[in-house]
Amino acid sequence: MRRGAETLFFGSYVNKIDAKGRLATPALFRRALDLERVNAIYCIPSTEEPCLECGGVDYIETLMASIAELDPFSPERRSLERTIAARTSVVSLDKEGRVVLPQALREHAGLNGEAMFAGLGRSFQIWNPAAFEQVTEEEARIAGAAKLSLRNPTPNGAAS
Amino acid sequence: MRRGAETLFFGSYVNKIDAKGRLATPALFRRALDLERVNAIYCIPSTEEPCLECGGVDYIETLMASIAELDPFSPERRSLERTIAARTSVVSLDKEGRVVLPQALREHAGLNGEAMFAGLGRSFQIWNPAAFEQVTEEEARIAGAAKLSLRNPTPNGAAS
DNA sequence: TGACCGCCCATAAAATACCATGCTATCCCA
DNA sequence: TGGGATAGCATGGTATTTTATGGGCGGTCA
Repeated sequence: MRRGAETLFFGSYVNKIDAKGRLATPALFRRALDLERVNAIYCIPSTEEPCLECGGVDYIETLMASIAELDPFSPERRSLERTIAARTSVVSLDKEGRVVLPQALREHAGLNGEAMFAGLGRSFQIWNPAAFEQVTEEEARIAGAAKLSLRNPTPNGAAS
Repeated sequence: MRRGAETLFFGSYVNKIDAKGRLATPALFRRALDLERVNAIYCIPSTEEPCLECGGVDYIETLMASIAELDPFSPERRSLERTIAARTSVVSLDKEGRVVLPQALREHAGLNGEAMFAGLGRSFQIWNPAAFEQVTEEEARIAGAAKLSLRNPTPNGAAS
């Protein structure tokens, strides 16, 4: 599996949504995606926030793999499958790297003229830029505190 | 065996049932199905809910394989074989990718004018859209709690 | 005879592929 | 160092294909 830093999502970018609802994926994110394998991104409306949780094939496969470890007929597994798999949109990219987000997703994130891509490492989010701005100060405060509890990773946990 | 994310069922779609009882399978689901091998979907009326558990050949094969691992003469195996194998309908697709669900299945899921396909990863369900909507809020609550207990999959559990 | 089933074709709308433009930042060579 | 060529990228418009959905027709089985 491709697991170097070049496969991670960093930075944030604001792009326009045109009349046809098309939205360019930032070039850096496109390189982090394994588009050779599946020319699409997987978007899940966040249950906590007005944004979309997104990633490439590896992201969704990792997610589904964790669900698959649960007992086949447990209610937890059932619920997760329904709230994750059933709510996930597979959005394919055109030759220029643009996606068309389904109506439901655009509404969930409150997107109109433009959208913000925010890198989260292994995944990224899509926000209404204004809404993102709003949660940013709070976030920065929490992150500032969390940084203090970070430790160096253990050697065998490092990327291979 | 085909086992990537491109063979999984994601998203949910509502399609109409026409006067002849025909129902179009979502295009994305058709691609996830191995229709080359068997041009059909396998439908099992759920014992817990008013919906149909569906999948392609690999789905039913996996299911039968896990039953086959049980003790040959155990009552559990007997019951499972009867409730699953006997109640499974093999529904073939026409050239446009439509299926005609048997009367009994339509009644079990309470389908009339339209039907909702809900992707669950390795399988999918068919619901009356209104009924699905109803169970969704409850689901979201359970899933919210379950998500917190999700861990990164173990290395050997990861997709290859 | 009539309900049903498998097959064929038709169509409108929506999704997607294809082609074009202008901008910006970078590179290269004088 | 400066200025022109160049490559990458976001963005805009047009053409082509998919897809969901509709209906028709002959055969089959009860």
